[in-house]
Parts: sequence; C-alpha cells; structure tokens
Amino acid sequence: MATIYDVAKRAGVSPKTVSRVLNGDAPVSQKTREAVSAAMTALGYVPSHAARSMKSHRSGLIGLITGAISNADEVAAPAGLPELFIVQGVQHVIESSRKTLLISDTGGRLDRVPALVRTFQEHRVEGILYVSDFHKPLDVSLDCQGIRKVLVNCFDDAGTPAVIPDDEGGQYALTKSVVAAGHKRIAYLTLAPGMEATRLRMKGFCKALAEAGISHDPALVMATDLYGSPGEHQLIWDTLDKFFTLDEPPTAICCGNDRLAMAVYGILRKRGIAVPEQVSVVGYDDHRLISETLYPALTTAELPYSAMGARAARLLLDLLADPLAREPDAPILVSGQVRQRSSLVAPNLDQNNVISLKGRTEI
Amino acid sequence: MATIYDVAKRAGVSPKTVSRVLNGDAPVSQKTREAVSAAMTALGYVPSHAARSMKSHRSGLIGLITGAISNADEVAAPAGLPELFIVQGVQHVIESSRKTLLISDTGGRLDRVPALVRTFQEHRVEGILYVSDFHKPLDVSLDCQGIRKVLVNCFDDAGTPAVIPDDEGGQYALTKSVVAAGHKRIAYLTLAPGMEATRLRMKGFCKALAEAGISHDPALVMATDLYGSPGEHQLIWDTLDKFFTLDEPPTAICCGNDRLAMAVYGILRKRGIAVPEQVSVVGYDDHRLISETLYPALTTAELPYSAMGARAARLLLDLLADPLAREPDAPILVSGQVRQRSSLVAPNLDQNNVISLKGRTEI
DNA sequence: ATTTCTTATGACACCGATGTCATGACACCG
DNA sequence: CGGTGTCATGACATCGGTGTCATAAGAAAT
Repeated sequence: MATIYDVAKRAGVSPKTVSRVLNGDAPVSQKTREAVSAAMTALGYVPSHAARSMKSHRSGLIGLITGAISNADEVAAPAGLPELFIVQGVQHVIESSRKTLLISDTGGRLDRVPALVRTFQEHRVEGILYVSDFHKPLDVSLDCQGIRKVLVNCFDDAGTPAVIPDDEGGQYALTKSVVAAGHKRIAYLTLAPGMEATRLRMKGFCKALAEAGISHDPALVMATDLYGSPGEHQLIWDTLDKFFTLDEPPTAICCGNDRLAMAVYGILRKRGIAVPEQVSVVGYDDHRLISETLYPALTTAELPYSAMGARAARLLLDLLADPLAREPDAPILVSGQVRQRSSLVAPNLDQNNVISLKGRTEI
Repeated sequence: MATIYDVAKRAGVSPKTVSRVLNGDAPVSQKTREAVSAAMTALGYVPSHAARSMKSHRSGLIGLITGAISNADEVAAPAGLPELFIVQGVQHVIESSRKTLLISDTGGRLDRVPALVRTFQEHRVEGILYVSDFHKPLDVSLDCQGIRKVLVNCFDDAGTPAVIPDDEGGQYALTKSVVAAGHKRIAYLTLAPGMEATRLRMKGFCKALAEAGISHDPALVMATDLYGSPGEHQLIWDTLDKFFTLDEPPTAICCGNDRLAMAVYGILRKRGIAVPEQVSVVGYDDHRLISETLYPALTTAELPYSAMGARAARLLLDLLADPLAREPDAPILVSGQVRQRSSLVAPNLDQNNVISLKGRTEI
C-alpha cells in the first residue's frame, strides 16, 4: 500500500506538501497540487487512518453495542420490534456527521459487554451508544472509563443520558383513536407483566378510558405475550373465549404488539368472528411487515425506534462537540404516530347495545 | 489516555518490557510482570489499536457493506427476508476469529459504495464482504484495489468468490413435501418475474412435479409479489378467485415468500376457505416472526441467510489465512431446511377427486 | 576462576501521518 | 535599491506501539 512518502517522491515534493494537498489546510500552488493529485491517483494512494488518528488523537469512531444482530432470529423479542431499527436511525445520523460507526454485537451474552467496551477503547472510540433490545432498566454494568455514552431503549439511575420510547403517550393516543371510533368495550391483550412497556402503556390505556368516561373492566385485560412458547396460541384462544362469553363482549381488542395481533386475526377468523366487521383489532409497534400485509391492514401505534436511534446519535454528537454541554437530567422520550388502517372501524352493535355476533360460523 | 510509556515509567521498566508483558512474546520475570500488570491496572491502560496496526501492517478489521440497516423499514424486500440475518451469520464467525467487523451501510444508494470502500481502505481492512439484499447478479462495480472480497447473496461473471442460496433445491424439497402430503393440484404464487429466485425456484417446483408425474398447469402459476403496492391485496384476491373457479381448483398453494402467505391466509379466510382443512398453504423463507405466529403455523422452506453469512465469512478468513488459497470457481450454494408446520395437510377431496369446498361461508 | 550460554531487559529506529518552525522566493513599499 | 511582508515549501520531531540488536546478570560448563 502506497504511503505519503511514495506520493511525495513521485510528485517531487515533500511529504508535508502532500499532506497539505490532502487536507487543504495551507496554500499549495496550483501546479504542485496537480502534480501531487496525479501521483496519488497513479499510486492508488489512500491515507492511513491509523497514522492519522495516532497523531491527531481523534479516531472519528463511534461505538455501538447491541444484541440486535445476533438476536435477529428471535426477531419478535418481548417488545416486538427488532432494535435493529434503532441502529438504522443511528447509522443515518453518524454517517452524515463524517464519523464511522463501529457496531459490536453481544451475541446475546451480556457478560461479553466488557470485552466489547475494551475493543472500543483500543480503537479509541469517541463515544459509545448502548442499545437495549426492549425498553427496560439498564441490566449490565457499563464502565466506559470516561468515554461519553448514551443509552438507547434503556435507562439507569445514575443519570446517564438516555433515549426511550414514550410508551404511555403512544398507548394513550392509540386508545383515544379506538374510543373516537365509538368503542366502549375495549379489551387489552398486554405484553408480559413486569415490563416497562406493559406498565406505561397500561397507564396510557387507562388514562384514555378515564378521559372518555369509560370504566376500567379488569375482565377485559389479560397478559398473553409468550413469544416462542408453544402454548401461546392456546392462551390467546382461551382468553378470547373468555372475552366473548362475557355479557358484554368487547367490540375492539388492543394487542400488546403487532405480532399478537397477527395471532389474534387467525384465531378470530377460525372462530368465525370477522375483523373488522364484528371486532376491531389494533396492535402496537407498526411493524410494517405485519401491519401493512395483514388483511385487513392493521391500525397500530408506531414504536419510533428509528427516530430514537437518530435522537440518541444526535445527543451523543452534541455532547462530544461541546465538552461542557450539560447532559439531559431525565431520559428523553420519543413519541410515535398512530397509524390508522382498516382493522379499526365503528362498533357494530345490536339493539341491546351489545356486539352483534350473528352470522358467526366456526370454520 | 495512558500510554505504554506511562505504564513503563510507573513500573520502573522500559516500554519494550511492557510490550512484552502485553504480548507475551518473550520471557519476562515474574516480578516484573506483576509490577507491570499493577501499573497497567492502576492507570487503566488500554493499548492503542492505531499504533499497533501501524507497526504491524495488520488492522484485524473486516469490512462489510450492506443495505440491510437502512433498508430495514422495507423489511420485506422482494425476496422476503431481511439480509440482516446474513450479517448475523458473518458476525458470529468474524468475532470468534478475533477480528473486528466494520459494518457500513449504503443507505440504499449504490453510488455510495465507492466511498464506503474508500473508508475501508483508510482503515486498511483485510477483507471485504458485500451483502446484497436479495439473490441477484452484482449490480455495482466493486473495485477494492486488491483487497480480498467475497460476495454474499449475489454473484458476478468475473469469478469473484460468492455465496448464494440454493433456491432451486429449496423449492424442490418444499414442493416434494407438498406432493408427499398427497397434493396433485398445486398452485404457485411466485415472486416477481425476472428475479433470480423466481427462475430457480420455478425450476425446482417443476422438477418436483415432473418427478411425481404431475403435469405442469400454467393456469396454476401466477406472479403476485408487489410489496409496497396498494394493489397487492386485490391482485392476490383476483388470482385466488381464478384458482377457485377452475374445474379442478388447487388443494395447496405455494407462496413465493412467507409474507405472501400471510396475505393469502387473510384473503382465504375472508372468503370462507379454511386453512389447512380445505386448502394447504406453504411459504418460503422461514421468516419465523411470520411462520411461527401465523395461525395455523406455516410450513415453509428456510432461506438460510445466517448460514450463508457464516459460510462467506469463513471463506473470506480462509482466503486471508492462506494467500495462495485458490478461490472457488463457482458460487457456493447453501441449502436450507424444509420446516414442516400445521398449514400443510393431506388434501380433502370429494368423491369426484376434487377439493371439497362445502361449508364455505364468506365472512 | 574463566568461559559459555541463557534469560531478562533496554536503546533505538521505524510504521505513516501531521504540527511546528524555518526558509527561500517574490511582490510591494517608500 | 534595501526593507518588509506574503506565499509556498521543506526539515524535523512526534504520536504509541513493536522489531532488531545489544547488553547485563546469572547459571552452567570447563
């Protein structure tokens, strides 16, 4: 590989002059510049990042730690959407800032994080982004030896800058849409209890109902997310069974994520209940592969992963640009849109103001 | 950041001795080793990758170019499965070889590839993997200036080493399973014409039928993949309509990918046709988010992206380890499994040996 | 005791850039 | 015509490691 000395010799100038042509940081005569450029082209010269960063003490690298890649075959992890979208958002921002993103994967094993951090340190990354697979408290000790870091999709109680989804607001807005469509009996198939998203979204769900003057009926709320477990379909089946043997069955079903909604579609139809004619269904995540392809297309709330990644990357770059910049003192919430599609319509009620399940046929 | 000189001074030895402790490449007395280790710990010393690679001329970096990350919101690109799974397979192999993977994303713009290659060159990557979003001829000029490269999910006619999926074999095996279940009238909703996968899988499909003595009926083959187009559902609807008004309707439907199968499920049920009781459905890709969650679970052929990534990474490492290693002279085919799930059962025929569509109710 | 051979360690140069400082060549000024 | 300033360029040191070679300190052999 050609070096700056080779170029200098060929162009008949000093290495320093070649450096000046490269960086344009000092005047170089037109003639010299052309000679140097010609030599660079002829030799296929590309400057060495290692040599540069050694002298400048600036690597231009940003490290990102994720489990997205190795987790990808459990693509529907608890919260539903692969955190890869976060990486996408990060990538866009970092790349347009002329820095290079170094992505490392935990391979699903948190005990490997220290080794990844060490690799980042060897490369003298200027900042680190830690991306969690779903919204939760940080579950790994992340000692970065003074390197600036930003958490994405997780948070700690040490005040580390963090960017998280606005789960409460998202479910609130989505539920309001369901209410606005005229529904009063709204069931909710939640994600696993104990998850941050479950708690926050329930809060948003209840808030929207309360504002609409609809009393909260515990019989309409069930946790059903069991990804990977063979019993999941049975559980959803039984849960729906309970709902539809109530005196006043639900006219709309909120699902903890789009994947659950996909399962619900299948089971409802198996039981001869038409979506959306007899029951409306909404999801969460806006996992477009699902929400756009399901028939009918799914109304859902966007989990703004890409925007979160972009926000986190921008935050990190800002912190790096100004060493005195104050870190935000609370996690930054990023909100998503409600995506209206055809699975949500006005309820179809009979004269008793109860869902009309006539014409139902088990197929 | 502490340097090897700081450590040396603190331990009262020369930098070279510290280097020896770090690399263990020459004998160091027990006492010295301990003093040096203590100093390293006290100073939080981490060696500089830049300085090391400069001297050794070995960066330990492998570059990977993909559109997977920025493409992620078009997660169901033509061939169906996000090529991210390829990256996952690569990551596993590279990481266990003590090298570091540098991932760059095209942002969907092929004209940015040269810039990415240049960045890789600056970092002196030892090899480059180019990952295509679906199986096709290489569609970008990839001038790596002598850096070893391996193509994944694509191929060129210049003999560049490549790893691609065995589309023909996959569809052949899958179709054989459908035949083995007893089906003789098998419809095929193909991917877009012109795609490598479409051509090869059709070949496998026909081969399996021919071996079973089933004549190929063109009326049962239609291209329906229109991802992102609002007319897709209508097209599938109309296509299914044609199938089921034939004198001998199909008893099984092969779909070009799992996403199409998901759409077909919805439409069939809307039309009161039960899966799998009246019609069996199979997909392609084994996109587990879909195939495991659909109700009933989907029989499908695995598109072995992860294995392809691993294979390509291993090939690249082998080529790097032995500069004289001969490149394979044809693309390496990687085969996937057939995943048997509940959407495929024996056909339900009436006394005329025709599919029984009794009990059908439009819901 | 002297020579020989390990073993442990250090001095020094070098990898490929760039920052600092010096200098040569001109143009412009009075 | 000499003095001053600007422009273009080069010499040299340096960043943080490691390869090469030299050498001091013991251990083993004579």
